[in-house]
Amino acid sequence: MPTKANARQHGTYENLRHEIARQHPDFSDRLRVIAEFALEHPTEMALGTVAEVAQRAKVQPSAIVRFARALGYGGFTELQQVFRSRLVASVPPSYKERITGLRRDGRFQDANNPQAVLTRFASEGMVSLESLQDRVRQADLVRAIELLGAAETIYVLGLGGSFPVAAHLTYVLRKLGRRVVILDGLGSALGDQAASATPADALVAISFRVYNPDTARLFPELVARRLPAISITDSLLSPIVEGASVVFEIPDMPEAALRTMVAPMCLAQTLAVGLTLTLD
Amino acid sequence: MPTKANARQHGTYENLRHEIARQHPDFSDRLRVIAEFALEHPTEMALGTVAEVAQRAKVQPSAIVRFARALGYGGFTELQQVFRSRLVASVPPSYKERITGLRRDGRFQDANNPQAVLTRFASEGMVSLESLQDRVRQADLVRAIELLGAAETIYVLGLGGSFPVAAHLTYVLRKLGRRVVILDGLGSALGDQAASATPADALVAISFRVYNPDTARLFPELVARRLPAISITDSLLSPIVEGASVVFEIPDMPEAALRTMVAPMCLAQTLAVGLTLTLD
DNA sequence: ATGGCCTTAGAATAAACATTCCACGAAGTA
DNA sequence: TACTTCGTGGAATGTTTATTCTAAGGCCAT
Repeated sequence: MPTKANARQHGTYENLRHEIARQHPDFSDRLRVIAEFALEHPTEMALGTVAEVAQRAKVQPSAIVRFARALGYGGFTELQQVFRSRLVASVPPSYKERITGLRRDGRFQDANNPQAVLTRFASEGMVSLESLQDRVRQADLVRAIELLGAAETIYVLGLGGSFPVAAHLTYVLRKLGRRVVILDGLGSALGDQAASATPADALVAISFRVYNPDTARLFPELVARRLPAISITDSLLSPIVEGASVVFEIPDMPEAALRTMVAPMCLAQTLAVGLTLTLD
Repeated sequence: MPTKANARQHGTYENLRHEIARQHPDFSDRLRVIAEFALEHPTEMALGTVAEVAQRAKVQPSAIVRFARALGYGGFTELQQVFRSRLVASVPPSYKERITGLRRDGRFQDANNPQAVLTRFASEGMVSLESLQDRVRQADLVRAIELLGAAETIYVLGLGGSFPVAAHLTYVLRKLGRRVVILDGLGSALGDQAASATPADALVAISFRVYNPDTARLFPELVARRLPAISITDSLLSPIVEGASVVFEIPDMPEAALRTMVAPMCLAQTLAVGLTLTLD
């Protein structure tokens, strides 16, 4: 009779692995076969149906269900959830683990504590920087820098919540000796500010949901005038994607409390600095 | 074009993403809703049942199936396979190792490679966020939030390189319903913009070396008029320290290639959000 | 040997599921 | 206004899927 230690906490994949390993010697023949299969093919356990898993493990479907019950689960479906959690944990890089880690530490606990808020934003910022490194492709970076390098004047378009990024990019580019026009809509002269842009120039557009209407309006006009465009946005459905020469997609973190601008800021700065380095 | 044209091969997740984005404008209402949901929640698309996905996307199950067919698949099940492939593709992340690995080996040094620049800035940003969590004292946060909460109008002063931080803070505070005046010196009217500030208001000043002369000039004037001041700066010797009610000191990293604004941005956002939380 | 007990295979069953169908309604056209 | 087309919601449908049940097989102690 296999010991049923119910003190075990269901849920985490690692716990399940150890539990399977622990009970393994006590299992019956079939159950042991399944236990080994489960540890070696966690992905198939996560995605397959009972029949598929049974076939791959060369046992009967009913044996799979018995296996799940022997581990204390109500059935295969419940067990499968644990294997699926492993998949979802690994895909959006590590932020989930990191944040749940913080949550476990207690540092995250009450949102009414200002320090907890700081910890949260800082953590989200770090994670977004981390994923930025993963997502941005070298080729896009090179292409964007080429466009900027060839431009006589660089136009920067970022309104609403994205304006700080535009301001930062403008500041750095000017410090580095570039000719830059920031399209800030001052005096409601947004269109006029960009009136003299030509295909010999370049545009950097920054926009995140909710997309600023003026940005959405001006961007297509500018690309229609054959202005090469570099877009920094959060989705391929954003209004500044179509017609852009290079698109940097920086998706929002699912559970971000409030959009953090750190990743776009960092990318903007990279473009500016990379520009001067490659021209040396 | 950001990526290669629509060579339409089913199977890979990235292709599917672009295909969805491409067809998005032509879709009907419901289909567009689903398209957006699919791009934003690929994990749920991979693991959920039709009914679950439909509920989360707030559409009918039949609409989900129609969506799959519109993309050329036989049904939801076929489409789901593609989303599942994304899950299995990303196996073991282990980021911390990878990043420290990057740092250790030479790829960090070669500054002429744009991707190296990105890696460098992102890493510096992460480090600065980490140290921000350590340095900022709970008491200072609480005090600063109290001051902001008591203020009738919040004045934000950040010029030159610090302007993006000021802009971001202003944006978030206004979104949260605060009355905010940003002292941006537009039309060289810096002094006039702050003329009506009273002790019932509050000032947030942001300045980093090299300190903007206008900031250095205006700040003492305002504190002399008994305006409570919160300073975000990099040194206790900065011109916005003396007379401030709360000082957040965020020292520059010794070898930062170029100042990264991520830590100040993060702190500013914390102040704004913390303000609303404590008032609930 | 043989009776008791546990395990197993496979069919039976019930639940969950994806998919289809149809009627309704809105938007466009003559 | 009347007619057509297309999009949509919701129930009906038929299929897939997990689970349960039962009879039979193997093992061991007596």
